[in-house]
Amino acid sequence: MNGTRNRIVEAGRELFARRGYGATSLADLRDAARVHSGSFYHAFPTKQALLIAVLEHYRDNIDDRLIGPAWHNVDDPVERVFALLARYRQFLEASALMFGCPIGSIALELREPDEAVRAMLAANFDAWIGRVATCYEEAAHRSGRPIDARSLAIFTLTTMEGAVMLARTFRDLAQFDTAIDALRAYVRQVLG
Amino acid sequence: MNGTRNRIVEAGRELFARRGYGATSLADLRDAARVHSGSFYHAFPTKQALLIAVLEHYRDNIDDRLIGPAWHNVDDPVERVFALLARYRQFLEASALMFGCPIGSIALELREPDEAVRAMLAANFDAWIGRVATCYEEAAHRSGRPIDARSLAIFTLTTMEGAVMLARTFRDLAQFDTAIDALRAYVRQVLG
DNA sequence: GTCTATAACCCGATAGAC
DNA sequence: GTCTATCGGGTTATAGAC
Repeated sequence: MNGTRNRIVEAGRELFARRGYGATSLADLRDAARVHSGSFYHAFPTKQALLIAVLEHYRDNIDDRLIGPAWHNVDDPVERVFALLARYRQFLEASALMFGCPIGSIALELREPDEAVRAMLAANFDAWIGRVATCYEEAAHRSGRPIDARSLAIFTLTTMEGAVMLARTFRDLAQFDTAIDALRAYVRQVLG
Repeated sequence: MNGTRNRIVEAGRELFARRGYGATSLADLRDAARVHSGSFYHAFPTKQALLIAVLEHYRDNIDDRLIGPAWHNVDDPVERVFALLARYRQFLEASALMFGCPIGSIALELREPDEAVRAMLAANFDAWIGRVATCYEEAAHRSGRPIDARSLAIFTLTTMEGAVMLARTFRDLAQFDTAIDALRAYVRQVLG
């Protein structure tokens, strides 16, 4: 049944984000999804196949789960970028500074990932960069100056991921805010 | 003997950076350090104690192993910052875009690290930020404008760590260069 | 498609002789 | 301080009944 597969993906999404891929055992996944071993291996040939399905889920639902909520009631394109970053701040805060971006955490956890896994991680980053680049393009139109929206979006993602890393490691949201403030100053300069 | 302990720390430094902490087994460490189980547990009570020793080693040797080589023949303080970042670019290149910053990778791998481990990760970041902040302070003196050197150093570290993450995930150094170029433009603005 | 049982292996850590 | 042997339990994955 599809409900079974969905419950397993949901369990993977939750547990891989909270504990990491390697630290999550099949027993953990079976318990969280309330399925038995046979059902798991009926739905997925390996644990890694589940990881890929989880990453596909993130990519396919980036608008519904991440972008849409962040941009609710925010119309200015530059403010949308920082509303998205504020969302990660909320994730950090809500988890007592333990979890920020699940994609970034898995990306650094897996040192030599299978190509299929790496490609799905990159696909998630690509989708994120694309949404943010669109914001900058819209803002560039208003300011009249030509800008490299995609490069600015890449820089925005690197800042967010680095800021999450430092905030988690220092257990201090101030590190996150310092980085985001600097990014805001830079964006203001580029778009001004 | 101290040689044994040093060989184990060296093996930990190498393997934790290349495979990650969780993915490195005691058998891997024993083989790499050419010691047997009894010797390992004579030197370290647990695997985690070795991780802490490895992180202490990184912190205690940051000048000899990282900062000093990067700044060889570089005198301008701002160029020193970017010479340090270029060093990470070399690490990425030399490892076929697999490994960038071992501290950052371990920081994100461990979701709920023991406080002693987290503190040593933070101590490494602190040392890094301190060296870079000193560069910016020296540059600020020349430009005559008051700047927040420490905040700029934090932003520099977030950029480097994020840039390493993206370059690894996309298997593309261009992602790294894009982020560093943007940082350079921002630093020029702040110090100009 | 779901269940139970288990194979085959690897893990961190320990015991105790030397 | 170093050696061998091993404990107890975890791991991913499979077999085969229902």
